[in-house]
Amino acid sequence: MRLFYNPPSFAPARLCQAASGHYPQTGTQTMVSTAEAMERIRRGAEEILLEKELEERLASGRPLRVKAGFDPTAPDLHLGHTVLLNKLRQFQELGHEAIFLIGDFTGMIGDPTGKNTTRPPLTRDEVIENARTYEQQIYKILDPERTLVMFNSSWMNEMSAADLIQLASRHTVARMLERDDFHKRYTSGQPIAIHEFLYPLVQGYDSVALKADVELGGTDQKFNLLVGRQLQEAYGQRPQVVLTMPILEGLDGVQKMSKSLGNYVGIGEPPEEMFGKIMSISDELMWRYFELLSFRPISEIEGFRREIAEGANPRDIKFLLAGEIVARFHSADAARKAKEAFIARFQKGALPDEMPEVEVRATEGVVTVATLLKEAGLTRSTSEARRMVGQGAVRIDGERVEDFELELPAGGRHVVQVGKRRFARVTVV
RNA sequence: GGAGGGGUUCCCGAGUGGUCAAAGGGAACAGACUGUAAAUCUGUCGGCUCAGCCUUCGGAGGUUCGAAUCCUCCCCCCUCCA
Repeated sequence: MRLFYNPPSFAPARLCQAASGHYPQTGTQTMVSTAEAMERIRRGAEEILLEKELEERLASGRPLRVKAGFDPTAPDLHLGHTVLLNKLRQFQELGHEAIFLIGDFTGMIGDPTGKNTTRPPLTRDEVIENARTYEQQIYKILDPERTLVMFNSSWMNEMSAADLIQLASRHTVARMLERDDFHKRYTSGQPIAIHEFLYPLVQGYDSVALKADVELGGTDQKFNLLVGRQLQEAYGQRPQVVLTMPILEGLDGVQKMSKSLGNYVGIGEPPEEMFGKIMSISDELMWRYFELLSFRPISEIEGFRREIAEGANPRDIKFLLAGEIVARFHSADAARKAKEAFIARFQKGALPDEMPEVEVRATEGVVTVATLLKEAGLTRSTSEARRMVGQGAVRIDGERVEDFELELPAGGRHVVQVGKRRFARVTVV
């Protein structure tokens, strides 16, 4: 792996010692025909602009520089991010070079997200810290030997105000407003700060600085990616090929997967959590996940569809998906155990192996159930605790509790359960 | 700079003096059912020492027996004009 990280005012960072060797060597790096390469690259892709240009570059036999940009503020990757990483990996398997670009400079601008939130700028230490976290995570998918991790601050910090204005002169307000979210916000009366217009320009300029052959992004990035093409041309380069990938829906199956919406599966999550979350997706959404997250051949996935049509239980197919994902980020063994735990807990109603140990203080020798639940952190408030008891959600040592004023004496130790997922071993002191 | 519109509970959004802890939808949570933490149905959804009390409707004052609703000032957002 080669790592470029030398923005002028940063201390020399040594990020290289991060994971190496975790890369699963499933990729066959044999020479494949341009036609076959195109076929593989097309899989799952939303759009390739322009396919013909990509074909030409692939045919040249030269390793291509494939860029994908990532936000420095969100180092906790989730499955949504891996859609792009999977595609990068695919390019690597075909012999090309992945550029994992961390938009630390761009992070100071804050991507126009459709919400008028202004992000607080990150400190340099935070950026470095986040970059390290990225590195620990991405090599579960990417090949470290063919990955360049770069920071756009390294060239953007060099840029003068005059240079920036020069850059800004390459684009017009009208064209900026073509971007869907700008357009929507503008027409619906939402604010757009001027600095937000700079984001696509800077991102586009990154492609110029990197001489990117291909840039990958979500469909929501299409506009920015195309600005890159335009700017490369304006700076006398051959415009990059743009490849967009669909945005992965979150666990709700409706909104995109994101941490802030809480509908995500983090790739650093424990096996059981990951397994359970994937099992919670709807049967319908499962196919989408297979398409974008599984490394299984399309033909195999089609086979699953047939099996279900012939009466197989969708749950069992979902087990395969959950198992594959858990195995990728943990291990095959962890996946097997997670599945067993899932069956024990949700099909057979067993208690989890591990649950938090909590002490709750009794006043005058006793504590009421409502207070206990709140103090043990199982409910947010005593009001909620009362409601939960009212709804029959609370069990103590397996017995359903009917009365929230039930008093428990000090000295007892109980397994307390709220719903099917919240547990604690509570000692009354 | 001028004119106008607007800021409501996690989100969207109704509410224009008491019947408002505030409609409706979404999200979330719980129960039932099940083939799964799918789907479906039902319920809950500010807090508390909980048949009562306290805090909330951009902020600060004020009017009133009583304000999310009226008045004053301030902050923020948007539209049109310049």
